[in-house]
Amino acid sequence: MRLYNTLTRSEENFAPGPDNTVRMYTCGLTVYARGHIGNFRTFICVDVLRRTLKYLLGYRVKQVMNFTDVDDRTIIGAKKAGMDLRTYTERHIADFRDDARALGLEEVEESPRATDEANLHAMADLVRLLEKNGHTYVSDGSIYFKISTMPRYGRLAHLDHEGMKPGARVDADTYAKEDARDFVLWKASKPDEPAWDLVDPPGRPGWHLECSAMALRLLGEPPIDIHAGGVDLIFPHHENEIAQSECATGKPFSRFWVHVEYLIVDEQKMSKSLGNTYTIPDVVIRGYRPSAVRYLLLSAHYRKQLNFTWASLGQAEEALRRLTDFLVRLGTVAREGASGDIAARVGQARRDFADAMQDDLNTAAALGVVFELVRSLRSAIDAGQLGTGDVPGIRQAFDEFDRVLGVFSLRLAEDDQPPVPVEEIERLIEDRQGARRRREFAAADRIRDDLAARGVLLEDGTGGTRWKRK
RNA sequence: GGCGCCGUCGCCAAGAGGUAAGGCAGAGGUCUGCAAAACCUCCACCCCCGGUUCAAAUCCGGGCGGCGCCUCCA
Repeated sequence: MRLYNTLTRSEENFAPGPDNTVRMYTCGLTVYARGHIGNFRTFICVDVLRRTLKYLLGYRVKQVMNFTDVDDRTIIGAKKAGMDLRTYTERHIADFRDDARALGLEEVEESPRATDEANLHAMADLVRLLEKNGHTYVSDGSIYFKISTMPRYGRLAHLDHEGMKPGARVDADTYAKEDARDFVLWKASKPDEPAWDLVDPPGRPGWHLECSAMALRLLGEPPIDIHAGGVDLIFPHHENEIAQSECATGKPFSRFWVHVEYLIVDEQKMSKSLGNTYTIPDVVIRGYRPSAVRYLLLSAHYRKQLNFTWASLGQAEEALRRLTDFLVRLGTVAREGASGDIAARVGQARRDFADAMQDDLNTAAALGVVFELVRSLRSAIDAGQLGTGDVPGIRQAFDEFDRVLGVFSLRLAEDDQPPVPVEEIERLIEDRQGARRRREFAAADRIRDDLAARGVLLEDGTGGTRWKRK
């Protein structure tokens, strides 16, 4: 497939190594708060990349997505909550897992935490290797990486430090560093902060260190195939990961760097200070479904900023409803027979879909292909040109689309949980049918309106009345 | 100051030299007890100005506008 590589700033052909396994690392959530939909944009896009590699291209995938469970924010949060760090972050990890499930994220092979014993040891080993190779120095009890020992530093971010504006933000503890560009590998802990004495002097891991250590420990010999995350991680995080990993191992760290653009809200960057971060529970409280969030996030290309508005989420909700209505309708096809013409249309759509996905994950175009196929097939149903013999092939195609997009089955699963008990809905449909037979339309309409007010819609078709979740 | 992205219908969004996919919303029609759903029909010379070309939304130059990064960030 064609995949954009931030390292070369161009699309390249992607294929895994000879064992046909894609080894992929994704920078996950810092678990000091519930993840917001901006975080999940990245995770959903990476999930779709993973699914494309697995299901469309037939590669095996070994993906690691970490939890950053030790940093300033988690330490402060735990202190405020009066909990120990591990217990505090545990809670946010559980929330993340709930949200991930609601959004249809596939479980990844490994989801390590930075403070897992094995990972701390891997980090300590990495620091020792860097010390041995002469890339470090100690200042004020912290161990720093010395940028000047790595001539190739800055290759990913294309940053020219000569041109840095003097007014640009600079780390508060610059004074402790020999050079403002240096970054901390192992941070001196304050007295009431967690510390590990795995390296000398004791302290806690710097943010960048954990990802290098976990990627190398869990994915094996570098280079790994893909390293992914949000665009905001290009610098400094990924640049620093490269520095640590390559100076420690002497080998390239990752062949591909994949970065997902920002989700912005009402034309502004999402941030806690602007109060415009939304979580999955926020979305549900407003009456929208997680499946619509997933759909919306896939409706634009992952390398373009996506402006989130409640209006666009509503549009996503409607679009997705149309698609899944079709899948339900397929089950009502009664005419016998099959048509070669239908099979040809389905086959063409499958090829177009696969082409779009392999073109640097063009989900927007892929969704366009699906919609065109749906309209064409529905038209055929209305015209009496589609028979039961066509249905399995159509279902197979939509299963294939959905294995990659992961959004139809998510929506259908939500539909299976109506806000009114199914037995009650069915009883009310019976009552309404009786009223209709007696031509008591006012009574019939009242039943329909009441159910609609409770979130259940009724539709009268030739095969009887069907209900669906609003 | 440096690096980079973007501007396509009321809204969302593909397309990246060959004459504008798709979705939402809207208008008219078919179907329906009425609806809903669905189908049919309609709904864009692509921010502006130059240039290259037989041909430009697509390439080049210059504007205008929006956004991101330059050590908290998905």
